[in-house]
Amino acid sequence: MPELPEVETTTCGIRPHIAGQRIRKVIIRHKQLRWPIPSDLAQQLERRTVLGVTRRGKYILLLFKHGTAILHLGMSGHLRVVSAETPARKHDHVDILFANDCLLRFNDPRRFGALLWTGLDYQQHTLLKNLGVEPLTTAFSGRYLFAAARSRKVPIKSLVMDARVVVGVGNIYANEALFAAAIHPLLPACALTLIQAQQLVAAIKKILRGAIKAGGTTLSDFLQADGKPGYFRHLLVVYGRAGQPCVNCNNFVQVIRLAQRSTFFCQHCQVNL
DNA sequence: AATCGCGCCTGACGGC
DNA sequence: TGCCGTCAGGCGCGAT
Repeated sequence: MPELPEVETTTCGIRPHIAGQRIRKVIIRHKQLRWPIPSDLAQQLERRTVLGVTRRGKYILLLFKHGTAILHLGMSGHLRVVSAETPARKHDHVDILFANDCLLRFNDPRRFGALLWTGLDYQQHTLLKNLGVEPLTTAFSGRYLFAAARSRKVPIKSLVMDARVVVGVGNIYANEALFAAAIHPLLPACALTLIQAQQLVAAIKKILRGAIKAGGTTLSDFLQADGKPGYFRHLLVVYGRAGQPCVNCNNFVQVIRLAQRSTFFCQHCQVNL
């Protein structure tokens, strides 16, 4: 999916168009996403006003007086704001039409995304209540990561991709951050030193901020709310570069499989195993 | 409690 | 040209 920078880019991109706007109509063309879209969703949303648009981890939240719509982009989803008369294309599963003639359109070819509703405090929702800290807050510190890692034997890459520890770090940015911090992805989490934890946290923050600034990373499907791709792809230094020279030392970038995910690193620069 | 691997989907690509 | 296997930004779930 879209990792945190793509979700943040989308959240900020749609907010000015829909916050404070009243929903006129909800069209659901394909309700079978990762979970079925609740049958009463259109009824919950129509004639209601969006009070705010926010994000928790990779979940986009549309806030209403009487509840919250919870949207996840999955692996291949994107949200766009288009004009009301724009014809629907393939994989345009949901349209939310606003009184100001803005159309919020959810497209997701692989349908790993989700659109759910909760009438309660969204923070208590099953999908959100066990999420870890936000990576761009002061709560995500070297000491925090060090403490979370001490009791864990999983590779450090798996730990930083564990949403119960820190949200939003997906495969691309985990690879990039570990390279930037010169830490081998297979290093057991419990072997991480405090200094390394501090370096890794700093690298994650720097990379996520840089990716948000660039509008995210587009490999194939992701688009910003205005339809433009993200440009961070050009700034990736290890992800997808197997066999190419390391930007640091010119040795070849390696690729291995770790937890079914492609894992890129430089054997020379990330030696601390 | 922690860890592992599966599967939900479509589509792009490479080898034969 | 087409068929087949593999891979792709995520993540909850059941088995161990």
